Amino acid sequence: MQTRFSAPVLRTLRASALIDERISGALSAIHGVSLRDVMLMLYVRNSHGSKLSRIDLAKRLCVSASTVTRATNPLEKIGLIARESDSRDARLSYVVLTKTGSKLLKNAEKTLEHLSIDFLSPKLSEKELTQLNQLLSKLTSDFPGDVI
Amino acid sequence: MQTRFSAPVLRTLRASALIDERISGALSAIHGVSLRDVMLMLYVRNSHGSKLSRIDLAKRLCVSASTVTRATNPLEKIGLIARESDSRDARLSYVVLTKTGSKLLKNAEKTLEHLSIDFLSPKLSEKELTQLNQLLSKLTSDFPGDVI
DNA sequence: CAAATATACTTGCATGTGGAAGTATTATGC
DNA sequence: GCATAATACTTCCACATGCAAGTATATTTG
Repeated sequence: MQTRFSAPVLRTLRASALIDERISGALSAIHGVSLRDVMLMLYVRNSHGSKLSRIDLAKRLCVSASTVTRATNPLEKIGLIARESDSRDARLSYVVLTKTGSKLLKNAEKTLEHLSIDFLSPKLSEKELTQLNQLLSKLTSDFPGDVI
Repeated sequence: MQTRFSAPVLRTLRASALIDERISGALSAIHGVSLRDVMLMLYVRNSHGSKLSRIDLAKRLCVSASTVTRATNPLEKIGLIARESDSRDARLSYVVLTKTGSKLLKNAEKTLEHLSIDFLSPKLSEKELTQLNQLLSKLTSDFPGDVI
């Protein structure tokens, strides 16, 4: 059975599941937001204009529009994100970070960095990490936005 | 903000979500089983003795024991997997592949390979694919079992 | 410019998931 | 060897998710 191409695909899924398990719990215990919430906020902060429509968020997170609606509602309630309307298109409601949200995101990033160090440093060298990062970047190159 | 270690972590999650979106639907449409079902069966086939307890399956898939129970039940009903009990420990119920299951798995692997080629070949060279595969393998090296 | 179509959400409904509790069986401690 | 603890599930319950349907707004078409 030929498995040259499916091997990295399956290993990515496996690695993702493992990372999620190791990191997600700690992150939400410390900052009160899930790893997905952090990624949502990262996509917003790293987007052009630091705002993103709910539809564009759904595309970037690979989830349905309804999931974005239900994910952003509680974040808005606790004051981490806010709504911004478009002057030309009343259908759009952008997600933007509040000051509180930006601060929390910075702290969450620090925690994420520590957790990532714990997880990765025993397994990969600095050089390998850079390689892996570049390869994964290429893998999602045909995809809008970036999480970094 | 220092992000050397968290970058590959976030990119792995991003890549995984994208892969899942691109591949999962096609796979289940063709073979009637989800990508997770395929991974479950791959873990079983690649394990020592080609059988795996439900608990060990849960660890490999990074899901709860109850999810394994509910994932294996329908696979058992449609005859892709079967139960095997342990002569020394009556608590254990191993998951094994049936002949039908093995056949379906082989076909699903072929489909997965084709889908992976479509997804990866425009983005990464053969050499890069090998590199990526090795790096991801190291990343999950402290984790039992393998999907390949 | 009016009708049809497309887009951006939002909500209801059916399904999937984890955690806690329950059951059965095995291992441990004294 | 008997009580206690641990393990391997399984089931119940609360919550998350995708899909379909609904609403509002914008674009296209004749």
